[in-house]
Amino acid sequence: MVQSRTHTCNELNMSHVGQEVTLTGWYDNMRRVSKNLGFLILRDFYGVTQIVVETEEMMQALNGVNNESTLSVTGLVRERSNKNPAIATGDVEVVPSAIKVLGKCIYNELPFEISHSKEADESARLKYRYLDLRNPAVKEKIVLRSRIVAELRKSMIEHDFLEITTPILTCSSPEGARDYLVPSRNHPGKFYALPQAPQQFKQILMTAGFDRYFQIAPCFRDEDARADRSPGEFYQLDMEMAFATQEDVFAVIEDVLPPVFSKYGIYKEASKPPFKRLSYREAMETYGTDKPDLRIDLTLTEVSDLLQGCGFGPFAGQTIEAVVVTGFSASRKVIDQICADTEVVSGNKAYWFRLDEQGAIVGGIAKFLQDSKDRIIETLHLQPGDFVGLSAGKKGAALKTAGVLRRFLGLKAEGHMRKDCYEFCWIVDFPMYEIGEESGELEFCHNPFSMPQGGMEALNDRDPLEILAYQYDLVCNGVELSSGAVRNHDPEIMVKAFSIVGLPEEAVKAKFPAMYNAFCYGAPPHAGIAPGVDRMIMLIAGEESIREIIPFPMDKMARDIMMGAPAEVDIKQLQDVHIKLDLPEA
RNA sequence: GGCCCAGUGGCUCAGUUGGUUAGAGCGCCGCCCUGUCACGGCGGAGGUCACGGGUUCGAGUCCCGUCUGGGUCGCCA
Repeated sequence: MVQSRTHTCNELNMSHVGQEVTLTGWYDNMRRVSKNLGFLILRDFYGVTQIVVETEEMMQALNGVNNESTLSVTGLVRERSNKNPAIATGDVEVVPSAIKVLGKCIYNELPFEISHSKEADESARLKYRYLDLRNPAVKEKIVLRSRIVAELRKSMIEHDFLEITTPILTCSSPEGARDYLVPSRNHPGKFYALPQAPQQFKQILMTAGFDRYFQIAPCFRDEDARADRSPGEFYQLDMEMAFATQEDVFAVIEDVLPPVFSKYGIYKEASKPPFKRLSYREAMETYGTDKPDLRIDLTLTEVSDLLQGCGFGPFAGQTIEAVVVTGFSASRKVIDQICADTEVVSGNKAYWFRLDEQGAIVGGIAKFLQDSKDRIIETLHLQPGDFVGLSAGKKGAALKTAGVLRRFLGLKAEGHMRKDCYEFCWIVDFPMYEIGEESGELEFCHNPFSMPQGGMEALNDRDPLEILAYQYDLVCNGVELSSGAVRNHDPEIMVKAFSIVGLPEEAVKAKFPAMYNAFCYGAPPHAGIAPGVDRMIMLIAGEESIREIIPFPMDKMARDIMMGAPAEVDIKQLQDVHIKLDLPEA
């Protein structure tokens, strides 16, 4: 039997000198200095310890043992003659009397080098995730994730929230994304769905009398991936409060999130309550997006009247938005790159000009602007050295493009962005309804669960497009962390809200029967929110890819290439659940 | 589904205007080295330049198509 370890690989120091210890861990590396002198680095979860191999016998014990095998090393702790202040155990080393191989690594070459796995091909990393995670720099993010989730949970409990789990096998919830379906064995032809969010359950919990609910909730959506959106599954810090208003929800979030961000984040500064609030409309018109990065001090100015008639073709008859950047004198190359990046992200072209040191309009589309030079300079308050980025198109597209351009300019221009903090803000007053771009008809703008501002009166008396909802988004550094709302808990108002988009009472009952019925038995007004846990961890860890902070991430196509999911199943399993395959021809 | 970028030893990359035998670092194997810590030195193995077609006297390099991966738009209320 192997002796169990007496210490971890991050523990030994001068106080242990002279003791016999047993360490276990992975064979990280061996620096062979001569035939009978070598320095073996043993690595475990906690750190590394140097084992000095200086006898023929111990050299023999390591003969033919590959890197990344697991070992048990027993020996005496000795003070080093050359200390290494860079590691915690750098004052000492272990002189082994016994080395045992616990688990062989049978390969002498790995798919990638553990210590550089972050630069390796991502498919290889995902396939050999257990090797990737041995890299301390990779493992650290998963440890961080655990700490953050623990802290969030602790804080929610301190705020008198009760953690309650809700079903994973349930009905399709009308969130709008595609569902993952699970066939039923006992009910031929019927399916469970994995929840896109615990939305209905948490609202029903409110109706059942629970006052403050939360859950680190797994959510499942069959939608395509993005750099900041893992396909398939993700987690939300889901919460809901009874007899609560928007203000109550804001107060909890403003209390719970910033301490976690400043404690674990790459930036130590996070917004203090109250967070800045912007109406949806204000955000769109000032920043060109409903998730503005407020660390950037640039804003949009509409200049349609000023530039529509300047003779530049793409401006004719369009909405034109300008982003003025004071004192920005980048090279042509940098500017071209910004415009190109903007076009890739927004799908629309960006234009520019600048005022040179003599006060002349130069560069980009300058030749179209000479006639109205004075008005342009006056309207935009331009000084020599200022740069102006422009976008044009239908109003929505022009704003969106300018919003993207604003972000790239903020990132590149000196002095227009604070890069060392977490800047939270609330986007409030979303419209209840909008005209759908494809259908051309009136639709819910965000979600049908929200309470319209003004309640029944507003629904009865006002132009639907003017009605705002108690609907809010939480944004941090340009990342949308969450949507939330004061819910519509009144069946009558709900029926009215649906009738405005042409859906009859039966449709409401059919879409969420349980919730509708529950609300007919006396529901409390309630409100909630569900910040994305993965996105928060990304921000806190300063990672660009969401896969870095997920223990076992799926690839872009929602495959787990380590486990081989999704996979074919046995014909018997299909028969059990009454499924016959009808596959597209290969 | 559209668009953009990429694909060269196990890993990360270089490869000029199309021109001899495709290079480097890391890793691996062997030898040397008694205090290394990114150890060092010498030597070696390892390549269908993603795949298919085309242009050319000649293609890693140019063109077309396919595949794979990433990003993005759609989608995600």
